[in-house]
Amino acid sequence: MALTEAILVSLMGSLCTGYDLAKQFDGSVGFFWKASHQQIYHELAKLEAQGWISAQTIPQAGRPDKKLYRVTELGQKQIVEWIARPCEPMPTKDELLVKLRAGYLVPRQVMVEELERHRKLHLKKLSVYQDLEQHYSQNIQELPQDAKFRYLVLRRAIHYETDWLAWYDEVIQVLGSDIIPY
Amino acid sequence: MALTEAILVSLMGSLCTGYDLAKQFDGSVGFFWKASHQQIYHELAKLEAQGWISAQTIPQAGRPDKKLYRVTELGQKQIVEWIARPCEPMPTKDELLVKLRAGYLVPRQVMVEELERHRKLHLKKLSVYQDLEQHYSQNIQELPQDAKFRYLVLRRAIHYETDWLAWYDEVIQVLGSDIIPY
DNA sequence: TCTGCCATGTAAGTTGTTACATGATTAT
DNA sequence: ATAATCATGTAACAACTTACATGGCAGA
Repeated sequence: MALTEAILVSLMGSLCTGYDLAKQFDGSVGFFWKASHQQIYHELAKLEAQGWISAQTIPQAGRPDKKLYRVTELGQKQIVEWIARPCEPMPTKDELLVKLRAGYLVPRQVMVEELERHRKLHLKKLSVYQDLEQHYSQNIQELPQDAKFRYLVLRRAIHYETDWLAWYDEVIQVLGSDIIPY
Repeated sequence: MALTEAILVSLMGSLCTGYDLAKQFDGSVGFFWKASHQQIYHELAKLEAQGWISAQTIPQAGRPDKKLYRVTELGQKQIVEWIARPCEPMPTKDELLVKLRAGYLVPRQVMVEELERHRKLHLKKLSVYQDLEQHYSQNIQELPQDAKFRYLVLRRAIHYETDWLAWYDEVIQVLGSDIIPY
């Protein structure tokens, strides 16, 4: 399971709580792996039991004690081995495309409006990613190694959203210039 | 759950078995929704119990009886309502990108080789999709409605694979032209 | 002879989702 | 006042994966 590894990778070189990780998974990490806080807490407990991460408990008043996690040497060894093992491309699942496949069953306008709504959501995500991109230097080769790899992942996010937008334009144009309105 | 709808959409206007559907999900339908044969048989049983599809059993010798399914009027009504209901973009999950994020932990060559292997897999898929594209007429507006929508989904598949390839080239170039070999 | 195609499923286990639960502090 | 942030979890359910099970027939 890659949630294990996604957590380990996010935790590498930093000291954070389940709550912090949940926020990361909801933000920039979320581009390549999504997880709810329940899943994350569950996985952190398992990882600690296995000794791949260790926790330091910070007592707090009025709210649950904070648990600061870090990757152990064993955890680091496991993640390096995992990266070196080949993997297969992930299967695609897309509800909107299932709908589009049978788009002839609903009035043309219904489908086009849903496509336009999604187009706007992708546009929003793209602008978030482009803002993040600006924090990197012009010359990628000058970046520290870890930042360089984070940048390449961000480039994937930008490619992905940009490509969705190009497709939306194509589809909306085809459906819009159609004579038959249903 | 969209597996229900993916099956219904694939079954629309055709008469087929779970086995046929499994093959479709392994082929062209698989671009936008993946499902194993176990999942499909399970879902078909549920859909039949709900009355969204109906089966006609064809007795066979030496192998299990064949069950030919078709969408009922109720099923068709449900699918039309489902298409008209808005949905959210699907979350991305990508193991290779999790690995790349921590790519600085392994020798540069290991990461580049894995990227190149994946690049080839995407190239292969693209060529399959491009072959399918050739079966459609030059003028999209002349296509029957159902074929037009299938074509637009296929265009998404082509966009998707083409965009991955562009990104791979970018990434491999960045990692290849690096002075630091680790 | 062995692989692949046809055709259906069961069972066990893992992963992921949704709902529930607590409760102080800080910002609008 | 009300919502958001911080901070952790449990429990029930739904979805998905992996392994197992049967067995004939066609083609390399």
